[in-house]
Amino acid sequence: MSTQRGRPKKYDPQTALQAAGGVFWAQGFSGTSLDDLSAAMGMNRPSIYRAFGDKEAVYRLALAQFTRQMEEGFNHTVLQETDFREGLRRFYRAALEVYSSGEAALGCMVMCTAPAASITHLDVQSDLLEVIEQLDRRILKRVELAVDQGQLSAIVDAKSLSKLIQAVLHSLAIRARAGESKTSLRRFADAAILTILGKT
Amino acid sequence: MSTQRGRPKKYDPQTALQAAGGVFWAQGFSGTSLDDLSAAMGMNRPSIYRAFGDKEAVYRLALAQFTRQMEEGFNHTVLQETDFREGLRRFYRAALEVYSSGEAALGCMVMCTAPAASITHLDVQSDLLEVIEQLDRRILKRVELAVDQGQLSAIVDAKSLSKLIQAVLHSLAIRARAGESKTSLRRFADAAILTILGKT
DNA sequence: ATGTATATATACCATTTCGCATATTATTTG
DNA sequence: CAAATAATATGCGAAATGGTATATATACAT
Repeated sequence: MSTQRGRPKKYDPQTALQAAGGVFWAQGFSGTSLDDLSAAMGMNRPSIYRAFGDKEAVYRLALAQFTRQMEEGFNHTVLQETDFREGLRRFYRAALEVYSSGEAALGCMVMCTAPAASITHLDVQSDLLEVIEQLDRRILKRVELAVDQGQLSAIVDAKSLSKLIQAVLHSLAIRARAGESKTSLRRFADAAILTILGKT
Repeated sequence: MSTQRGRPKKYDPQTALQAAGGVFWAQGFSGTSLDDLSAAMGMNRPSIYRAFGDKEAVYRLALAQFTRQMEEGFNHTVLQETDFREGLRRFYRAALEVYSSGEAALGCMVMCTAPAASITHLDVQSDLLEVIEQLDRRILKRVELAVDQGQLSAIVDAKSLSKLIQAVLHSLAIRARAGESKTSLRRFADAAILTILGKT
């Protein structure tokens, strides 16, 4: 409750993390130096250390922030739309806007940078797995609802179907980062929905 | 034609590259130092430089070698099997053996390490895109053959279907690296084929 | 054997990198 | 106003990094 003591922070934690995330997103974990972070965050190294911990801690916090934003996108599309197909279509579109925005298309921060670091930094691997499984669970829930509502017919296996839906996202992420055009990716996403969920 | 002059190489280029690839595969491009390479390849840095060029050149050569091996796997499964579904199933299995072999599952060297480096090293981005598009083309060819032979019915769009087939591979690669079990991934792969290509 | 070609081995260099120890500044509390 | 608190700023230092210059070793050709 006490009003803040001592010298006031010059930075906003959220914005600083966002800036750090931007660098990590483009350069990956080990491709990014503390100096890079310092410049982007507008904080000098000791301040970063005090505020967030070491390089790996900053990276993981930035990952979490990115994930949170993507989850919001999921809520605003898949979960809000009554028709599952249409909600999914909007979700893929929204993801593509993130993946292919700005100058260079960076793809998904998690899928395109975390795997490279995940073998030598096991905490990052845990984060990566958790993100994937969490999304599996959330998609599955919505798939099961769609089945109950008769929106999906004759499903092989709801769990595998959910993973397949996420697989498209993985591919969009990588392909965006590889340089495929947004229009090409949109076409792919739309067609994938048709093939996966049937044409009805 | 002349027999080799000068001091003979102590290393075999193929094996040396394979060793380099192993390190890059686990640690990624920027996570790997020249000293790491030197130790793994059994060559000191100047020799590496003379033989293959700088760090990026070594990485790209290792990528190419890895890609070649995966392409052979594709030939021995998808292309050799008369039934497309069965060939695809065998291909996914073979890929999983690569992705999840050894102590730690490393996933696909291309999909799990190249994206991280692709923004700052544009040649790597080109390699990545080329690998993806090349596989798209090869799958597409086989899909079209299957359609001609009546093995596939009522396809939305052969190109998108091919991309979807590769999407499953991308996801397997990432999920393996994230730590998902081989059996879980096998189950997913099998179910994905059913969903994508129909149950007939 | 001698010179030429090719490879390896040693040592070095400039820079970067991470992390921290030590000031210094700003704000609140007593 | 002084003490306490909490942040920023400066600068140091050991190690790692990418790359190269120089020296040495090993083979073939004549």
